[in-house]
Amino acid sequence: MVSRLTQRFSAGVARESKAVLVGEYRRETIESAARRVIARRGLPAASMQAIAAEAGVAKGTLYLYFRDRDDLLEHASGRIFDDLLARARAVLAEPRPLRERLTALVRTEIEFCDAHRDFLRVLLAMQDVASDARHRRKRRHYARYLELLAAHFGAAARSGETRAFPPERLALFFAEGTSAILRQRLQEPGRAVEEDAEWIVNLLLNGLCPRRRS
Amino acid sequence: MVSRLTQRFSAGVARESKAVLVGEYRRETIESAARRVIARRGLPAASMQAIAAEAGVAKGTLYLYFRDRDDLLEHASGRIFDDLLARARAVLAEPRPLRERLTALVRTEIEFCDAHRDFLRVLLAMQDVASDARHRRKRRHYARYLELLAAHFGAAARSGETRAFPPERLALFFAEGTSAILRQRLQEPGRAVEEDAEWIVNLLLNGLCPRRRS
Amino acid sequence: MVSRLTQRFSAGVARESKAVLVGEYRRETIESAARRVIARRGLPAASMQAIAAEAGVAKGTLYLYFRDRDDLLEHASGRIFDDLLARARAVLAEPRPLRERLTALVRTEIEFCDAHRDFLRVLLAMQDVASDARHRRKRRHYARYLELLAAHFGAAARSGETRAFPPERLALFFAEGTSAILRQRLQEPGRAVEEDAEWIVNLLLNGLCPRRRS
Amino acid sequence: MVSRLTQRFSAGVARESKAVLVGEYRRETIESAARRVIARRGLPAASMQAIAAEAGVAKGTLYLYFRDRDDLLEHASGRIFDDLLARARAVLAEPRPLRERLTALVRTEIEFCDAHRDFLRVLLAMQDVASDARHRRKRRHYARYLELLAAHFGAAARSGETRAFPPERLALFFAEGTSAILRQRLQEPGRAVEEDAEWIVNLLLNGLCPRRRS
DNA sequence: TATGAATGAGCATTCATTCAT
DNA sequence: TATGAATGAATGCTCATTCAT
Repeated sequence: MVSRLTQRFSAGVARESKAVLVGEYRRETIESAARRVIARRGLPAASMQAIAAEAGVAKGTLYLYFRDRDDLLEHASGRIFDDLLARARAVLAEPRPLRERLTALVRTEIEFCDAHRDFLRVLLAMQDVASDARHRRKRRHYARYLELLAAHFGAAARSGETRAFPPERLALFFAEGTSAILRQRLQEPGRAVEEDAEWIVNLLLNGLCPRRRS
Repeated sequence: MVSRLTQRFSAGVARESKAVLVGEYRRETIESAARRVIARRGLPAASMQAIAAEAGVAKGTLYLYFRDRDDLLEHASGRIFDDLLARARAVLAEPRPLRERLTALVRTEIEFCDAHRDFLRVLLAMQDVASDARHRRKRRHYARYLELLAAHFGAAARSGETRAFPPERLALFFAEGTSAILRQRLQEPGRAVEEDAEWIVNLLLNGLCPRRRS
Repeated sequence: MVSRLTQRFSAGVARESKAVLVGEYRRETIESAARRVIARRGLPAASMQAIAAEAGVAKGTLYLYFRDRDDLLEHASGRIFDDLLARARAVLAEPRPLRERLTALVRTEIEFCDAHRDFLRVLLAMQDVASDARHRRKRRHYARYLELLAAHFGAAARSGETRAFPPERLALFFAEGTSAILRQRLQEPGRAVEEDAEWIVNLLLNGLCPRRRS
Repeated sequence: MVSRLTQRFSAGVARESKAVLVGEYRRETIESAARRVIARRGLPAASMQAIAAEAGVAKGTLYLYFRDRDDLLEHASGRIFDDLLARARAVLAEPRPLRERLTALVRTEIEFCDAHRDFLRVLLAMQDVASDARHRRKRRHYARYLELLAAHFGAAARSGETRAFPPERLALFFAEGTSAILRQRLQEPGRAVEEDAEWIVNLLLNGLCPRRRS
């Protein structure tokens, strides 16, 4: 009896976790299909039909894994954003001088976006609807990234590493400026990573003006 | 007889110019309604129906003043963009030190955008990078603004006023960073113009790092 | 006093009849414009706007002379149809053998339609909506033409000139068959009138079969 | 195991062919609804909305079975036309005297059209000669029918069965004349088939004139 | 769980008609 | 009388979403 129960239980667990895994896999498949479609045809043309076809499932199936189109699109960008956020956090946490940390950050961003060109387009496409009240949710991911940057800049200023600037605004300015450059890179593939990373950080740290004496 | 003819002529001219004026006024009304709708709901949700309702006219009326949706949306952003471009050009042409010119530029932008909150959102929405060839036109306005900036930065570098950076990228970085700050201001009205204009230019010219000795 | 009254009266009459004439002229202008537009672009594309433009008047003016689009289009075809009907009546009334009368009739039709190619297209276009219950009126003109033919065929049969066939049906068969040939002529301009007129009447009178002996 | 596989396979096939059948049925339903609407209100008034309502389905459903309005309307007439064309071809191919072949042809047409009253009106509506290039397709079906007739008349003349007339024109004359009679029958249901078939062929073969001596 | 046929609200656009001038 | 700006119902078509299977 025991063994039977155990068997059943184990089987149940195994089946359940297998189901969960399969479910996870399906979600992933669909999200990635959505990203490819958005990247290829733009957000407005990313119809549920097109995503379903790209994912190789039926239209109705999408609704088994996502509440609605918004939900699907948010997850399609959100998951990959989480990844970027984790990397940024790791890079900024390293005990190195600010210049090196920032350079590493920009380099990480650039490499990440070069690797996930799709993703960048998704992000871009997302800005479209950002001001729509119904889609405010979508900003969450980006907001978390900005908070990370702001905290970092705030700490750097307090520690005397940098002069004081309003940290949230500085973070925003930096993030958007950099993001624009990343977007630009989409148009001209093959550009060296270092080149962009260096001048951005150089500009940010030392500014346009030539140093008077040093 | 003469007076009669004159009267008639004048009346004709007056009537015609009145009609033109009314037409201009309607266009303006509709464009501004379009900007409000775009600002509130985002570009994709800016349907002709919604714009007509916002403008207080019938749907069909929109087509008396604009060829189609694209035409309307482009004019909704274009007209006001031309204005901003003209101001920017004027400010940058003044024979003053770079710092003052840039500060004036940012101040102009800020004031302009504070005055046309809608516009800023339109701007944002317009950055839509759908690879869709039909909408390439939309980028024209912004591109012209970037060219102006790039030319200015290039000249400043050649004249030794600043260190050398890739001018187009620098222009993009600066424009997008600033634009983000402007957008931010939408959320917190009543913030002083000077404050933002100053730290942005200060950051741009001198960077984050404290001056070693000077 | 008398003279004054007379003057006024005369003036009134003159003015009124002038007004009527001007009105008639306007109607004619508009109808003919409508025919040109229909001929050029087809019935569905014959918008009130297009007709007004072709006639050189404002859209609203059309409604001063015609109740609505249907009314205008009916008159546009009706008036010219009346003309054809009168000619047909005259030709058939002549005291000549049936063969000559029919040949003359077909020749008249052909010449008329060659001269008013526009008209033929109008007629054609009109058939489009003929079965629509709301437009039954439009058939009136054609019906009168068919009645004329049927009466003629009936009389010819009674007088022994021809064998007996159901006259209304015969009229219809003949009219539609001929009309189709007329339509065909639109596609190949320059074809001789006599050629078609002759074989049609020959076919009608003697049929396909070779005469046994005569 | 075998039986299971077989069962599954059969079930799969059955399901698929059932789906195809249901699809065919829907197409048929929609096409027939379209014919009824065209018959009742005319081609221009046959809106997708009206057809959907008549078919008892939603507007969008129409687009699951037909590419667009043109496609639907063409199929609505085309399919049934193909059927008529096949019958006509069969009748004319039989080795019988011309008179019998033609009588059979007219009888076939009459019976067919009595059975598909809607169709006749569709036919009528389809003659729409809008010079619009997009609709040239619509004439294809009718043109094929005319070609069949013309070929037949040409052969009959060459073999000496009939006198010589321009075959294409003769075909057109005959087809349109007959079609008009068929149309007429719509107004007076219950009329005997033979009656019409006979006088038409009689007229066509022997003409109006009484035989001089025979 | 997966399907995809069906739905119907929504979109951009056109155009017959009205009416203040 | 003549105008033409304004209207809004109607059109062809799309697509997110539902639901019977």
